[in-house]
Amino acid sequence: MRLCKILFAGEMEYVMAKELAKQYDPKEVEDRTYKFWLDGNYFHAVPDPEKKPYTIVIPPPNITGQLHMGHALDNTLQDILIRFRRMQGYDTLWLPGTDHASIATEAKIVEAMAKEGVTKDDIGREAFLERAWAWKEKFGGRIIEQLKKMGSSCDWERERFTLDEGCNKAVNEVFCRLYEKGLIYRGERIINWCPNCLTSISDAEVEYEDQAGHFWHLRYPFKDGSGYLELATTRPETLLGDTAVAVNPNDERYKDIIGKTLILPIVHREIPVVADDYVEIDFGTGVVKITPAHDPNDFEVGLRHNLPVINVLTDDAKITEAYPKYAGMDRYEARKAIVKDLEAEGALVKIEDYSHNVGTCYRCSTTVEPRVSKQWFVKMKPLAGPAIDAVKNDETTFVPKRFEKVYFHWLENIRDWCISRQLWWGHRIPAWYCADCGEITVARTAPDKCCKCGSTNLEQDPDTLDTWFSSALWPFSTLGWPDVEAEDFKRYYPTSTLVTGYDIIPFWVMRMMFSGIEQTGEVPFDTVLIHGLVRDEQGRKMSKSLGNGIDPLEVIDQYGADALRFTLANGNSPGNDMRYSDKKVEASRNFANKLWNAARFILMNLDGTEQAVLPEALSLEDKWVLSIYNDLVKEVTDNLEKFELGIAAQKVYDFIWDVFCDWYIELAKIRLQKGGEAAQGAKQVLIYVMSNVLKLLHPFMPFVTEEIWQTLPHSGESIMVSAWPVYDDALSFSDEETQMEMIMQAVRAVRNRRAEMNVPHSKRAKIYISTPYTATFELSGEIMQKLAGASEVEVGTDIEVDGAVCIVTDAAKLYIPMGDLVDFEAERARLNKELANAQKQLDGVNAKLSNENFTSKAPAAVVEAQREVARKLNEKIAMLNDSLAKLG
RNA sequence: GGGAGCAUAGCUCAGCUGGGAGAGCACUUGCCUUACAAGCAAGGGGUCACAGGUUCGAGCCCUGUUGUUCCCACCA
Repeated sequence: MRLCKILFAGEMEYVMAKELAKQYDPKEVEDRTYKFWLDGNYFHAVPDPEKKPYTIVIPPPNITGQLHMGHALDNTLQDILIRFRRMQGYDTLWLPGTDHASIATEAKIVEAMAKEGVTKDDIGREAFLERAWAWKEKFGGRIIEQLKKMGSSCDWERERFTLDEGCNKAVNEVFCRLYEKGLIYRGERIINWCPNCLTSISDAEVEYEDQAGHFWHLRYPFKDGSGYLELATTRPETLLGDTAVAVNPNDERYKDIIGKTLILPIVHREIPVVADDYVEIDFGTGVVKITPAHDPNDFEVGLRHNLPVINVLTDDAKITEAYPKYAGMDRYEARKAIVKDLEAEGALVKIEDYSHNVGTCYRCSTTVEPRVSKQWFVKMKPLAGPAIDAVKNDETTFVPKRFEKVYFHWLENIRDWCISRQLWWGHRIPAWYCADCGEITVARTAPDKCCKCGSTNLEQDPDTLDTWFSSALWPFSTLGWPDVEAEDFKRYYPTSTLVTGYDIIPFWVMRMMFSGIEQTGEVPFDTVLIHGLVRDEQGRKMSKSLGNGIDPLEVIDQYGADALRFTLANGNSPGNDMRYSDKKVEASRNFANKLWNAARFILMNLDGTEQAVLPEALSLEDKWVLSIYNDLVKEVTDNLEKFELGIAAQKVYDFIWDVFCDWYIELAKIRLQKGGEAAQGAKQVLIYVMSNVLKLLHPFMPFVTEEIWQTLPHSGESIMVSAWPVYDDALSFSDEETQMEMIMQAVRAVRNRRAEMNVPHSKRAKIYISTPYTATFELSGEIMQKLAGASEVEVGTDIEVDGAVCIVTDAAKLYIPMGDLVDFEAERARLNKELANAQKQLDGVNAKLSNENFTSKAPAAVVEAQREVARKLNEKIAMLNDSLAKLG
């Protein structure tokens, strides 16, 4: 059910709002509203030199599946920032897109093909890529639909894909530039190999996990028959590739055997004993077998000692043909067989249990195999330096700041980046090999001949690039780069804010930083807003294997997109993880409903002639609510500018519920029931405050705010392109705030007493108010009647009423004559308790005030505030004593 | 081994330049008071992990301790 728009003069259709549903129905509103925004083209950025640009590029979701809660959080935060800045008058661009996610997508497709009984090799590269593009169409499209369901105000005309033509052009350009500068090279190195995905992966893509394993103690005999050397290994099968045994040069035990020759068990190959600092004297036997082909440290040792590299494993981690006895066995089968043979040969000393960290593939969790292989690398040291400096110099700032440490740590300890992947789905490496002379030609577009010998017999490198290579260029490849004259690039680069999770800093943020600086000479963004993970109700990470993931679309279906968005933004502080729970979304849903009903109430009282302007004469409560609203504008704006989105959301929530609904609307009813001019004033203030506070809430809850805003008197097409409210000195009424607070305190005190005495709401009683602030309380009559159950109110400076309930506030003494209900003993006890309480407080304040250190060193305003508290407490104590005396 | 986060009401969490201890949910009591029971009013409930320190004043700053989570590195 939608709120019916009130049509203005001359238009006939007017539907009483009170006939409308009591509950807000997001389903009826959201799709219609999103379409309205699209039709209005409000998301589309048109470069406007009159405005300052504000740009966000979306962290492109992988096309592997669908959006999860993490995406929902990430995109909610981005949309809040974008909508806020758009309303503030910035030329805003939120550029959307998706990521081809090379290894992850390829794995999914291979998996799907396996179900059909087809392999990559069966269908070939071209047919495989056809399938991949079809996949992209299907799942990429689905992700875009999900982003729209969230209410994301992305510029869809600028949607991009990390594997589209423009991105490919940028990738080739960057590859060539780095190659020409000597920062990309091809070399034989030890890399992490996934035997399941059959590709190399970078260091960042390896996840370590603790696994229970064993320590096999072995003994290698000396060639000269002078005994054995004992060592231990966790991977006996790699023994086939041992080319040395190492000890520490300072190890007294082994000084004499350095340079001697050992016979490798089983294989019976001669290998030397070498000395290397890498060996820890105190660990194990202080002897390490060296397998350069299958361990990164051993590889380094091998380089230092010129050891041969013997690869004993195939691509899929089986023993090679070079060892017929074990050939074709996988790593673990071979391990068993070799251990058995070692035992038979008398080379096995003992087996110990041992738990150690094992590297696994971050996509398929297969244990990775360190492996020597010819790959392409980016030389990182020269690129890392400027990226570190840029953050040290605050050219780019992280929010919260502490994540800069993570960033520095990665860059300072960085090793060369292995960028080639033995995959088909991705950017093909722009390198061609000459079949005649072997020269490599690296070029932006396919060359017709070898750059060295001129031969046309060229073949392109079959490999593709790490998916993050293209992601690293995203902030500028999407804006037209390498054409530096492209309008979007000139206008929107560098971008303003990057919003992403802390888990992605090493993969992406860091690489965008050094790529942006290297390629464009500028940092790619001003601020990096880091958020945490969305966990499940028990605080566990949401994951497929646990089956505890929650689909944002289902939540939206049940509670509405606004409720989900508000939940994710409210009370969430940057960088901290949060737990998802239905209860929280329900509370947000209730908030949307509260707002809806406040709107229904206002509409119910309008006749279509009202203007969205403030009346000339403002009542006490008008000034009070406007003054608080005005402060709210300042604070919320300030919070949003400082990326304190959770605090901003909380403040708007509190204002709407506690100030506007619970008090102002109730107070406005007094005048609305009177009708006439008084009612008119109330209506205008209701409209004014409501429509402006809707704007403050709009970035968080775009749908319901638009729906309501449209029904209220307004100018402009849509709340999302209306002007963000600004603080206005003319709306600051501190005296009225103080006066209202006095009255509200009295109302609460009366309600409290009535509740304690179980006085039903319908039972009314006269209230006598004795107070020095008569002018203020003269204004409170109708309020006390409406909100405190007063039949009538009498105000004076020195009223005394016998046989009545007495209530003392900071500003007044109130008497309610309800003789039959009053228990004088209880009254006395209660007053004494309050007196003791007030006295205790006063003692505390006085102690402070008599401390000269406090009065001389604390700021004057703080001291003055304490004096004011003391004064009020003194007044209250006097009134309480007075009342007690009266009770006798 | 190095680094970081967290520890505040029964639960989930805010509290960002040091001066009031807070919210939602849950709980108790009373209300269908004609915008909203997805609601209204009132209420109970906390040694802000522990120990020191700085300060007139500490949930907040400093040091240490304990518990917990995470990241990185890694000894074969």
